[in-house]
Amino acid sequence: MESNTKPIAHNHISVDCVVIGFDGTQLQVLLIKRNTQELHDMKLPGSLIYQDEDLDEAAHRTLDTLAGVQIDNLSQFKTYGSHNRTKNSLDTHWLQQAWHQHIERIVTIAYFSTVRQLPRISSQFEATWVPLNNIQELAFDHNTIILDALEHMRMLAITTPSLLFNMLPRKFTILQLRTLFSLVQNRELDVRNFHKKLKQMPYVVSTEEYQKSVSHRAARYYRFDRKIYNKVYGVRAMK
Amino acid sequence: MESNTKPIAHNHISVDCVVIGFDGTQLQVLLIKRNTQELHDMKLPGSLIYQDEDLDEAAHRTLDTLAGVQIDNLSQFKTYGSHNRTKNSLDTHWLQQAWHQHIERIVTIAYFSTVRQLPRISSQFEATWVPLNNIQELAFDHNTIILDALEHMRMLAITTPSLLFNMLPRKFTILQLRTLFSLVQNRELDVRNFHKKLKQMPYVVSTEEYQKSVSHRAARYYRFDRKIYNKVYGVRAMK
DNA sequence: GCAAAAGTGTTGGGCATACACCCATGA
DNA sequence: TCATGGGTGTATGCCCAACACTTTTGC
Repeated sequence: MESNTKPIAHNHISVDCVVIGFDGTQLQVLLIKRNTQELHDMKLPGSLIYQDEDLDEAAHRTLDTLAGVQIDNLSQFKTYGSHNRTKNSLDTHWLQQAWHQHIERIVTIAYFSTVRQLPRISSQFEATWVPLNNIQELAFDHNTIILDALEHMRMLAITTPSLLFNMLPRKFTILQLRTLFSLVQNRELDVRNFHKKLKQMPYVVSTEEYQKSVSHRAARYYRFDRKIYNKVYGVRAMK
Repeated sequence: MESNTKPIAHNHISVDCVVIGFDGTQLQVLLIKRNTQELHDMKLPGSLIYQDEDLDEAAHRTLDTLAGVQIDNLSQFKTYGSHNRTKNSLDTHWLQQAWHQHIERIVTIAYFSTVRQLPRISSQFEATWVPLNNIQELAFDHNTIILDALEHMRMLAITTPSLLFNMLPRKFTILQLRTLFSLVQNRELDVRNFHKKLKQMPYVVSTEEYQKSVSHRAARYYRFDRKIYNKVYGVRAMK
């Protein structure tokens, strides 16, 4: 039986959200500016959880209140609970200011989501998009969390390709699609082989629209057909 | 900035461990008997975490103190934090008895590990091995956690095949190996194709030993060569 | 005309699948 | 002699990777 005498930890629990968007050229991540007298850096959107709030709810609330974005495909991917992840004195000081209480360890459940393109963030928020290859040192262990999230994304893209199509505009060119695949898989993709692969995706359908006013041959626009996709992948992957 | 006025949750944090072993025929999971006046069921080995204890440490401690097993490849795979996962009155009553305090929500980080064969559990513990296809209704949401763990195991076996070899005796027959693969992948495997696949695994090396006193042609014993494996898979997968 | 991206087929190798028969051993 | 599992080869289709040239458009 699990009785014991050692002090049980009454730790705080938070959620942190890694939201990734694609601007047509690069992947970008949503970050929050942390501006105090001592601090001028950034962090992932996150929050302690409230009583009687489920983890998923907390993650949604966090993104809504810190950046004004509503997300429908948030899912947790890893939990960080090392008791020295909140040992940096700048971080602990900031925590006290923000939450008006002394906070020791925080166990945080990291959430991941993608968004279509880069939703505009109202200037009332301290949130901003930052290109992935342009991220400075972040608060806590948030750099690590982002790296883990990208690895998670690679896996997710294999099992659930719709993830990637949901990051593109409704009408997209094959170059955009290939750039996105290439970024996520982190490797070069052969142009012709990519076209072949597309032909095997019945849910990528061509439109009759073409680019306009580009200084080269205009590319055809394609779209993602969710109905066909769901038939192919079954109901299990409705997102 | 993330200040707020709502009540912050001071929830409890626990770890629960899904440990899977292979007896040569079936997969089995390590469970703890829960015997009180009202309760005669089982649960996963788990514990609230102590102050200044890392999550991974807590998981190791839990298995050590509840079952006397030391594990070297424990890793978290999912966190469960719904605030009604501890709403069953039998469960809450049991929690009070075990921990001598009123405990509301518990956020639990679920850990997964495999072990070689089925380590014997000393009778001083309330722990026991239970075949996977023989599991009754467990405490809390532990049935769900086990199902998720098995799915996790399937994935892990793809990226890290050593996982499976570390579940077998040092010397094993191909039938044992195939049975294990088949259980984990949850499908039938063709005998001849399986032999072919083995030939492509340089780290499975044949010995000159054969079964004895079996009422059929004696099978050759094979062993797993970790050095060769590490050369093939690189240093990243030393487990 | 030139820069820049669009678009288009063929080939070879590797990997997974399907499938059937003889061998060795103990009871 | 029978029951039980051990052990072996071939043929097919699919997927992936490698690889180069012509087309369209704006400047």
